[in-house]
Amino acid sequence: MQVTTKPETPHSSEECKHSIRAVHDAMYVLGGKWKISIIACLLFGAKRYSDILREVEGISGKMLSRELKEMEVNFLVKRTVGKSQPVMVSYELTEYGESVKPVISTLANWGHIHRKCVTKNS
Amino acid sequence: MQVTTKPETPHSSEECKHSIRAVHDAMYVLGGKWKISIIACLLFGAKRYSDILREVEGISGKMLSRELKEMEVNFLVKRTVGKSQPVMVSYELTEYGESVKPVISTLANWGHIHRKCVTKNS
DNA sequence: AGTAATAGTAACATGCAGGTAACTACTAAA
DNA sequence: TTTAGTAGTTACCTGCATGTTACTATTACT
Repeated sequence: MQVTTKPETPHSSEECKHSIRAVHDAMYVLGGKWKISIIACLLFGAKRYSDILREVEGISGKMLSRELKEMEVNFLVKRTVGKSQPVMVSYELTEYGESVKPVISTLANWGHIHRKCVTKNS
Repeated sequence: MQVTTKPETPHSSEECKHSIRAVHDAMYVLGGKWKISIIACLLFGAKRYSDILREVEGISGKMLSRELKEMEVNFLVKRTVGKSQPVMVSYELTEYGESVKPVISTLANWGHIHRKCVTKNS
């Protein structure tokens, strides 16, 4: 038996682990360097491969197609191939993908505030 | 000049990049495999090193001290050394660290729903 | 004196996330 | 027929983010 200084109800510890697990689950799907940025980008509407490539600065073609494919498997994104001309593939969020929106906007909001804090103290 | 199928106002593209930048800023501070879990854990109150080690399952001692140190530098976490007995160091979120709470809970919430979706379809 | 617990640090090892560059396949325009 | 623009894929390579293990220092208990 362990005794900690601050006994802490087993209840709160369970709650804590539960919450950590949920966060972990989310990060399992949304993790990686680019997925969240891609979703953020697609929240502004359906985009083509090259559009995303241009808007998500720094991402390489390989990573973009890789992440998109993963997100398609997870039903976050839908891929549509337009009837040729010069091919045209467009990507859009599924309804499920849209459900990530609150996560993104909370995160973006915090990031925004954080940037202000940092630049203020420099 | 590029012509895209869906012309998309430059306005929305700017907005999009702006939002991506904010998300990126946030992930710069909260990124890494463990920080979000640690914060989630500390949202339930101040904890000692070994408590966190136990509650954030899978984390190694090295990573824990490393991530905690980084978060201290970023003013997300406060470290307090108790006057000995067997030493006792406790960590708690700063007010600034608490401001991440909405992010965590939105994420946890989504993770929770996601888990339900996955287990349902299996 | 020896053991255990706390909170770490240091040295070493490694896998995989991610980058780069070259290549394909299709179409259209010059 | 050569160039350019789409949307990728493939092979190769590298570094860093982590993991593992062993070690320290302090105090308390037996």
